Amino acid sequence: MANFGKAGVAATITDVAEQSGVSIKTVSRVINQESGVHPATREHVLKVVAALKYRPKLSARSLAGARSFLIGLLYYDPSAAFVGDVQQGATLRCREAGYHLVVESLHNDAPDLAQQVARMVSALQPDGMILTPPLCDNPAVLKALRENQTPCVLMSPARDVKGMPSVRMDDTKAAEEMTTLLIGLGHERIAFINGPPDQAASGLRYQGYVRAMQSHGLGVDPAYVCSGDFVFQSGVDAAQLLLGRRVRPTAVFAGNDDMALGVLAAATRLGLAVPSQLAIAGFDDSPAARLVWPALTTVRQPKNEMARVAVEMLIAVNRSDAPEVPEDKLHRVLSHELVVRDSTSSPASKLGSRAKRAT
Amino acid sequence: MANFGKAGVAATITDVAEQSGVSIKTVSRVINQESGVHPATREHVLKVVAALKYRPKLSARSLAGARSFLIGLLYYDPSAAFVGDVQQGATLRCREAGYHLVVESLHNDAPDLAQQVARMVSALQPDGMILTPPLCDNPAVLKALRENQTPCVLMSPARDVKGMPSVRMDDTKAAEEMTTLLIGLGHERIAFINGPPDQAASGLRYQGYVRAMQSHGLGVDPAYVCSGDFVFQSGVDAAQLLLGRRVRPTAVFAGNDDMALGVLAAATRLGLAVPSQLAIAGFDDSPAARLVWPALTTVRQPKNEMARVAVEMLIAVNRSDAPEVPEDKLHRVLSHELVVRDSTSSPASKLGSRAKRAT
DNA sequence: CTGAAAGCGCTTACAG
DNA sequence: CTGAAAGCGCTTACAG
Repeated sequence: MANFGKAGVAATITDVAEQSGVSIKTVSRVINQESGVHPATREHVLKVVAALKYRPKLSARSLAGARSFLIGLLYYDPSAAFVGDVQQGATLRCREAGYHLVVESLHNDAPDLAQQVARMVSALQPDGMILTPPLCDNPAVLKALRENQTPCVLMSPARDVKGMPSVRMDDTKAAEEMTTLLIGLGHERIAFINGPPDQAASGLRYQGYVRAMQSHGLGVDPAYVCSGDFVFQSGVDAAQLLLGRRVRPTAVFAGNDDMALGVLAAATRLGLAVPSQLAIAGFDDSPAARLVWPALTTVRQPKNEMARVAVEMLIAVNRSDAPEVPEDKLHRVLSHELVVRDSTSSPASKLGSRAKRAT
Repeated sequence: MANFGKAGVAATITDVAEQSGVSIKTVSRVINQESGVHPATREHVLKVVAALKYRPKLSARSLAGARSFLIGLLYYDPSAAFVGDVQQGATLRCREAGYHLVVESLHNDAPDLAQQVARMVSALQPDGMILTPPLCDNPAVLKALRENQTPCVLMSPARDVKGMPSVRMDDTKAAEEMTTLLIGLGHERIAFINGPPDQAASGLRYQGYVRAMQSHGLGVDPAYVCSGDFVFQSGVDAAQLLLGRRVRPTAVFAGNDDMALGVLAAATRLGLAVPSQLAIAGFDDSPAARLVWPALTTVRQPKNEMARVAVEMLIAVNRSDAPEVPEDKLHRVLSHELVVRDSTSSPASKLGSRAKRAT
């Protein structure tokens, strides 16, 4: 005899079927929201499901069917502010859809990376994978996933791969907007601190800076362009270089927040007033951006939203009626946001004109 | 006929058994490292496993057996620096043991929290759950988990629950050590910024401060004790209060890093030199602690290690031969570390004596 | 609109 | 030390 709500023993589909007086197939139809079930039957089954607190077990569904209701999130650098928001958006969207998020931290340069990925997907059989940088640009990872026929979505990949879904923001446009904002405040000597050449975002952001400077007739002075590596200390170093120039820049736009914080630290140490003597802007809206004084002006990536869209795409792919997605719908670009805080203002030399504009 | 390594089709236990000339039961024994298999047989099976790239599917193991090889991590505040490190330690330990980490972000005050948890565990059937604050102190969560008979480990709970495993550090001792460090540097007027009363860490850390002050005959001046809420702004506010006193403190020990960063911001804005005019110490070693100038002296929680231990405990519980764990072994306390950076030094008034000590 | 049968890939409980 | 049988709780493919 079946278990009708005994304490400590979870109900199964058989319990629900017996209690409802229908076959397990019909219960299955109701659970999976399939069409072609008499409304009255459906309602009745649903009542029994609630009464018995029946919850289908993922392992059984996964073993019998084509879906595991598991989505994987692969990341490399856990300290990256990026991951936190992405994960948050992903878990919430997953829960809404009855999916669960499995996370795995991998070393981008591990020699057995492909094997680790292969092992994971064949054990877990996830319905899809979300890849964050730099893993989304790692050929070994992509190959392993392809071989195991696991659908995936690339988050902010260096370049789009044909046929492979991706979600990103427009780094170049955002950097152009931030630079234009500084120009609008009256800055002309705007320095830029670039990220490492092997990260796609570096080049894209630099391009945006260049584009804005040129389109406003300011040109790019090589003396005002430094190279960094997206790490705090490189921002400090770059700032020391820049602030040691005979003619100082009045604003520094750093390729990411960590470097911008380095600039802020260096400026503070030198006794420069930020933003009046030196305006500083970053990129990422990392948690630390609001934990300093003055709070950092920066670019907010729609990480949460990007993650939700990624989950969405993966769920869609797994539906039996999934239509072919045309190439141009495969690569989503979400809109960013400039977050103007206290580290930017007009240069001291133009404070008068700024006051005028404010009134 | 079975599949001997056909492309695109994953090998099953049957494939391995046929190819090895043994029964699936024997393959199962080898996979699960059970004793009582002839060494030669084991070796041969292992070779076939490798050749066929056989990887047992979690869903099948979970459905047939008592283990799911899934461990859940429940957290509330994703921005909490806490979660990142915990997760990192947990995923790595999980991978080593062939487990996988499923993460879920929950609102601590959601009305249907218990149901959300119940739904998750009955669908996923995880072998265990790791609960981070404040969820580990939430009765609704604990009740739901108990009812579903899911083993769990509490990370830094407000108080230990009898029979329920926990992992923590000694907040009081760490705070006492940090205060003693400041006293050793020559500080006597040491202010403390407390966290919110509903968070266990607040009281524990405050106690450590009090203990150190009293044991050094300094006593606790109520004028130097502020209440905050573990958020940046409350650190700014407290600092403004403290630095407005006729006789200023020479050091501020904040109950966490975010508030310490608020103190740093306020001090910087007021033109106070840190650390010479004001020493600042925090607690947590959050990522931002090293992204400011001067870099923050703080307490490093062994989060990574705590997570590994938590996973360890959960895996142990699930082994069939799991022995009863005595109550005193159920609550692990791991050792912390004082991270002395640049935001602390002797007070300006005693710099001479400090220089003496340094030589 | 509904159901009976087979089977997913493993582990359990038992037998030898 | 090894294996045959049953079964975990679902979905699939088919029939009516």
